[in-house]
Amino acid sequence: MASTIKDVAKMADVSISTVSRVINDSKPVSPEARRRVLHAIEVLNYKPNEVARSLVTKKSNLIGVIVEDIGSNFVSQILRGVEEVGRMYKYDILLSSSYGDMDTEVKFANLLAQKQVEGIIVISNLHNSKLEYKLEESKIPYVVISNFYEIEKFKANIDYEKASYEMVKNLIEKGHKNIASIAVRRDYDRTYEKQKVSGYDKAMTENGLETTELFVEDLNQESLEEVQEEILSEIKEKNITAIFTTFDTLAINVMNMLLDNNIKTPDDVSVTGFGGTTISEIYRPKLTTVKIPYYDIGAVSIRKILKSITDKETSFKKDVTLPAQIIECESVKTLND
Amino acid sequence: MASTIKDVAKMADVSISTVSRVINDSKPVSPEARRRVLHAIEVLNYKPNEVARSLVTKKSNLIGVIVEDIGSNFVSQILRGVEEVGRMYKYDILLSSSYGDMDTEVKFANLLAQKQVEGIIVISNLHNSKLEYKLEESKIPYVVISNFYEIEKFKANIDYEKASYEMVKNLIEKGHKNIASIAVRRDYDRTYEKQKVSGYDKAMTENGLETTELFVEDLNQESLEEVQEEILSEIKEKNITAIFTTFDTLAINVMNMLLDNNIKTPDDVSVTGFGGTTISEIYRPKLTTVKIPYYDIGAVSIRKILKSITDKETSFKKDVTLPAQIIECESVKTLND
DNA sequence: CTGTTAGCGCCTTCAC
DNA sequence: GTGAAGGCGCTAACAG
Repeated sequence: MASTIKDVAKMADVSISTVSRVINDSKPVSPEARRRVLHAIEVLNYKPNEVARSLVTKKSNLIGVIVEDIGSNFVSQILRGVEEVGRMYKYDILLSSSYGDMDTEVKFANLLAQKQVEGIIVISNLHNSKLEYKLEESKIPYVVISNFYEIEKFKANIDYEKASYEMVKNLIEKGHKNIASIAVRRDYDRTYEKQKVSGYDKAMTENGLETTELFVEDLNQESLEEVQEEILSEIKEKNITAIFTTFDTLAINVMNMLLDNNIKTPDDVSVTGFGGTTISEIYRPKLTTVKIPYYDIGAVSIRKILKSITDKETSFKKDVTLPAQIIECESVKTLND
Repeated sequence: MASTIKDVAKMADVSISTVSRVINDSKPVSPEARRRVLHAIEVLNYKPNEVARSLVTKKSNLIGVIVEDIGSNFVSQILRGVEEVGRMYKYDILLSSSYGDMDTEVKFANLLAQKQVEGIIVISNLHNSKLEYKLEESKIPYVVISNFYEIEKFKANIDYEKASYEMVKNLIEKGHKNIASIAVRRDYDRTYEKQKVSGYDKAMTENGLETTELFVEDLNQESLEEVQEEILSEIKEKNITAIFTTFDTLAINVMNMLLDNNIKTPDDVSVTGFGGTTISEIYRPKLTTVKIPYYDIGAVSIRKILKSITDKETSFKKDVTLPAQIIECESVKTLND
């Protein structure tokens, strides 16, 4: 059994109050008593029990995180930010992964509340209204990070339209005229996809260029295969020289598909991604992409929560727009016509 | 303020013991009393405070996980296993990331102990003996998952030598004769690298083939660049047709390097990886690799810990050898000579 | 079946 | 500067 404050008190021949005082440095203690206490702590290898402490102070120093899947790269990048900043303020991360199940998410929210977490961060694209309701009801400060802009009460994200606009403008400046976009159709109107395509549109029309908006139903490979023929024929017909895609993985899948059809990137067709996830750096050709500052999104989110905890006013919402960076790599060719 | 067991008791007009009994279903309660309690719980939206519960039961239902970096793919795969199995037994994950700092790891071990975690899983290649000492001293069941076989008190891993042997045999059966291996030199003698190369050796000598053992100092790209010339000249001189590498990322880097030197995979040289991480599926050509069952490693590790918790006997160690699977993909060519 | 009592380990008044 | 006492929210004997 680990030693308790009582053991220390006994050994140092003082009361437990005094021990508590030296541990927390809360009130003056005579040098002599402090010395004895410190010595006893050392000898007994005493470590205050955080559970007991939490019970009385009502501070768990825990932030609950509910993710859809720990596995995805961007999630771990966000987690990094959350973890590192949380750590700075002595907060620990209680992690739970829902694997895409809404009821599980709600269950976790309850569980986390019971564990007395002081804040909750949700990283999920499930658009779970029941979860939101629960969270709202629980009075625990929370932040949702997703692809759905409407679900994000507090927004710590980039300006998707602007970033897309810049990216497409960049392509145009490199001499591309016939540029297609490929976005995800699923929940298009409620996700940032809309903004991305809107940025593409803006850049194209602003330069008097014709838009070619293509869509895949979902982000997986099968969805791409479904529209493969359409994409290929559009490329031929309109003599497309560059494709603006709305996700890194989509870009990679597109490049793979093109390659399977003997169309090389960037020699034949340039391709851009969106996200700046690890894969964009490893794949060859290295992907020209928009780097979303996931770490910062996580960092800002937990900062917001910590602020809510100290200020006790969840209501005050002040969105944060993070800067996005365009990473120019090998997947885009400069046309010299 | 959230309602407590007292509030429920008052409202249901019973003692708190009775409330506790219905919550925990620990002892018989009259239907009438139960009904009233349940009703009060419903109305007050009462949720038992897990912190208070932990304090008295001495069960935190927490497993601490210390990782070197949440970001890496294999870590999240292991985490999946840990999380999902832990969840089945009502355990939550307390996550902390050390970002490669040994002292931080030790600090975390202390912190987790104070938070009364019932077990600790370390996923790190730091080979931190101070941490091990701390862990051993803490009497908390723990498991270390790393590339160092000597550090893994309890081993839940694949048979690296066998897997490598199979992979190289596979190459030989496909007609390759001049096969080189590229492994990581750093800490070679203490890591599984040794077993991997040993498996390669065995398969080669068994078939009367000459071995070509090449090394990079570390897993990063720079280390590869340092020995780039050596590798290239070996390929030419010995007419190497296949390369057995000991990590997926190493394989990818090698393929990229070869490509930069106009050597195509698999047409000119076949390349195999090791790990079966996500990247192996996304990269083109898709990587032929050894799939390490990371999820299972995580699952088995936490099972081991849970067992130690219930059985109270950490001493009994029984290693688990997981099956590895060879994933045959596009990066290997069958020679028809 | 049910209420009373005694803690779990710690912090925090409140007197001295 | 220090100790005694009360209590955080809950569980677990122990009587009844």
